[in-house]
Amino acid sequence: MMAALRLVDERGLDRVTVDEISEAADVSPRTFFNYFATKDDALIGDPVHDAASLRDRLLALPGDRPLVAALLEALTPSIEEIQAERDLWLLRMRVLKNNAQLLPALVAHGTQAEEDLITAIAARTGLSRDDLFPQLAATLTGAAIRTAMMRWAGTEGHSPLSDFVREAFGILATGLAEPTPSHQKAPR
Amino acid sequence: MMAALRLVDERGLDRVTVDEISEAADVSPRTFFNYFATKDDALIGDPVHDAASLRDRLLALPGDRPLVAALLEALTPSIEEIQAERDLWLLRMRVLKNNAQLLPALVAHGTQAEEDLITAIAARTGLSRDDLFPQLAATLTGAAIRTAMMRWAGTEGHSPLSDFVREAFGILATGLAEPTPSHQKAPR
DNA sequence: GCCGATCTTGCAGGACCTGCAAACTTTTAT
DNA sequence: ATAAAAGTTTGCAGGTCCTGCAAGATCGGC
Repeated sequence: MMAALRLVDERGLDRVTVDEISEAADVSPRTFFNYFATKDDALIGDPVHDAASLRDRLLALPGDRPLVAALLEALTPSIEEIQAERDLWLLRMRVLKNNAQLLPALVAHGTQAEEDLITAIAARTGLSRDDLFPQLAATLTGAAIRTAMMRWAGTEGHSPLSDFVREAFGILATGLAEPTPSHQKAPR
Repeated sequence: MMAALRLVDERGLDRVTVDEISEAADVSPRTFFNYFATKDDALIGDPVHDAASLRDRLLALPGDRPLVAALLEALTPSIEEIQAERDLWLLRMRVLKNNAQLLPALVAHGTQAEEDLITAIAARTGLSRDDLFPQLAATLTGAAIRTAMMRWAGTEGHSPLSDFVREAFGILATGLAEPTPSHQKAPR
């Protein structure tokens, strides 16, 4: 809800009530809660749509591709979608950064998406859903994306989001090896 | 607050009110909120204490040790502390698993700890706090720990938590390379 | 026993969120 | 065109969470 984002951006999360948001959006407060389960949800958007399609895309890719490469490729459409709504997302990220109380809600939504990811990764790797690897991989992927988006937003979207995601996945792929300050990848 | 955990374990988070918890703990509801900022906080505990000391321990370790090894070593006391209060933590994790609504709150607290971690990792690696690596490394570390604890709790604490953490950090160190089902490390 | 500091409590009240049923709008069928 | 059906929006009542404030209780030292 655009109205909500703008209000909260201006005044901060706890200086804005649901009543005010509703009024700005020309609906009753009761209708607000028909659309959003919580006040926070109005600011975070709807990642569920992304979650399912991400899973499908990942499963559609040839199985011999390295996992990280496959993840990156499966993510591309979602990333482009975000890039296409750049201003909305920059606003959203700014609101998130300025209202740390929202972070939990953001993670909650991400967790939903990660559940699907676990299944997909398990299928790809032939491991069980209960194994460590799929669970950890999904969690780390989510964490990497979140970090990338935070950094992207920090630059006001000057360079494309995909660059940040690619960089993060690079580290993810090679492991937390110590980078040199000029951080070339995996000198060997 | 032990009373809170037990009640919520029995009935579920939204079948227990703050009033009931307060009564079980023999304090007034108002006093409850003097101790815990929110109802959720009473269930999650106080990770802040851990956060600062983790940072200190990490900085005290010799700088030439690989990052992941250093992290693991710095974490050991915290892990032992959890292991020592095994029953409390297993109860807590069970409550978390059965009340997914709490997961966000858990992560929020972790985020606080991760802030400190970013600084420590940046100092260790000689990178800036604003670089990708420290931010990502801290986030991934948090995610790995959380995943390890979830899995540990899933086994009813049968094997020690440190095993799970070590395993997760192993993957973290070598990167998300595809493991074989018997997951030897990085066959090359 | 008195005094200051800390801890606990009650009260009033705002904000979030829900279930329910009434009003309204839109679509479909006749 | 009318009526029925289906879907949306709304108001209302009410429960719960959480906060600020000021009054009371408790505890320590002197």
